[in-house]
Amino acid sequence: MVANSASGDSVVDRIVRLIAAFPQDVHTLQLSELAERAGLPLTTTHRLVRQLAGHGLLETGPGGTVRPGLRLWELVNRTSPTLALRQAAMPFMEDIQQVLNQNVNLAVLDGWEALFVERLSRRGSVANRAQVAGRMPIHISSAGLALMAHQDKALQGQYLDQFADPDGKLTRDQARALLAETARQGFAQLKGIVDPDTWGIAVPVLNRRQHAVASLGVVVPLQEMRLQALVPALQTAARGIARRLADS
Amino acid sequence: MVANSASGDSVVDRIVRLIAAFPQDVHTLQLSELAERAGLPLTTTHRLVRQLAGHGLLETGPGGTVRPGLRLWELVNRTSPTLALRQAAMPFMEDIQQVLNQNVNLAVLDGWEALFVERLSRRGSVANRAQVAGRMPIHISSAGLALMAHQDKALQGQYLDQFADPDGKLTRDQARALLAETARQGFAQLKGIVDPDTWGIAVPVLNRRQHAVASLGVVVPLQEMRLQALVPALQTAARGIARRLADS
DNA sequence: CACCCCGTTTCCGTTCAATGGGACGTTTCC
DNA sequence: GGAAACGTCCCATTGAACGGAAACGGGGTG
Repeated sequence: MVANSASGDSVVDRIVRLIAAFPQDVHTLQLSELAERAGLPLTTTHRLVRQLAGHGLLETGPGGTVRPGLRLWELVNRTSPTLALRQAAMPFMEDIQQVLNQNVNLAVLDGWEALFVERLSRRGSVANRAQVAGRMPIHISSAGLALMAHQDKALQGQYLDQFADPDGKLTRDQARALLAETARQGFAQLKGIVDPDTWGIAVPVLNRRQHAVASLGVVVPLQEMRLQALVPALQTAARGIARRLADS
Repeated sequence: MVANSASGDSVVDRIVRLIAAFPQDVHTLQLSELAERAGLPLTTTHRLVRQLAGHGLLETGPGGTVRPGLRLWELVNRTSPTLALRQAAMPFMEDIQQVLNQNVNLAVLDGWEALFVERLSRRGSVANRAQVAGRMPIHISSAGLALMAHQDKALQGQYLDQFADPDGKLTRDQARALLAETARQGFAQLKGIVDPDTWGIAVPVLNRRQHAVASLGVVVPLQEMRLQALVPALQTAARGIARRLADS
């Protein structure tokens, strides 16, 4: 009846809602469930899914099951802005991981969160909350701190202005102090914040203008003893990554 | 004038054309160039880009520059069908890479091509044509052969029926024989085909029904001497990956 | 400085592709 | 065997998408 888009959203909006409706851990969704999650009428969902599946962006299985398609992954990953970063960082991340035998992660800043681009984890290493393509708020991740501490003053100002303590744990002034301390030291550390038994340490990957384009971090157990050597190792690797980025 | 879609393609088609228009190596495109590549009128391109940028799927810079957005990468990579595979395979790939100090790659079958999901390369290792999110035809990649040699007979039949020699190098019967040989041996090898100086070797990652869900491969120089040990090492790793996939 | 050129952005009347309620076929569960 | 849930198809309605035209802006040239 209501012709084009009763609810005032465009086709683009709907498509985005559709692919965003997939939760991170689930690989397959029922059509009706997808419709509900995306907040779209079943019929509309059905039509859009069929169209998207025609391009391989989604794949449909028997019984109305839907899952993200390989072609979508391909299209996005071959042109992604993170690809060059990942390529440059990978060898260094592996080196770090070999030496420490613990989790290594690579993140970029997006909005007021750290977006994790890559993670190397090892059997036997401590738990790591950072998932690939996962996010963490700036102030409860060492990656986030390392990233924000090396940004424009203007951006930091905007961030602190809108800063609202999620659990009331941190006041705005404490947040500001934490950033300043991180910038002064040249690395970020969070002891037992993300996870009570782990210690997160991250350093910025700086560009020519000394702004962080990424962060390189590790998650180690609280009793890790090699802290003195750890930060220099990370910083060396971060400089290596920066150099490779500048070359390309 | 011509209202909705003069050329008979839907909005979905256009969006796909838009994100597919980005070449793999270029990160930023001019709006007009994007329009031309996508085969869309400039005005339409502009409107769609603005909408997509509103969701963060694309990002616009000053002067009408457009690049893929972080949010797109995030959405796709957190739900991608390859994520579980990648997570399961990564540790084994690193092991192989450490031991051989050469390129390691992971691929899946999509259509009549091998789609490379992950690649670990090392400074000093030989050239490797396989890019992450890149494709290679089945018969000129060891990964492709390993994948197709362990599929349903029906699928293999369809593949061989439509098989057309790209350069006339390979007849259909030769292609069939190559697949059979690969299946018999349990691994695929191509000597100097992809690149005159390199040797590609790949083994299938098999599921419970003995079908290949992925392939694990290496690219080594022609003079590599450890071939005897190489295939068993790959096969062991492939079994390890299969076990981890089955567990989750 | 005035001019031009080329790409981006906005405007707006036309129109057809997108829409979604309804109905039907199929499977699953009680 | 009946009912509930789900996927699929149909189709009249209509406003969102379309794109030509024109305005805007900025960078280079005579």
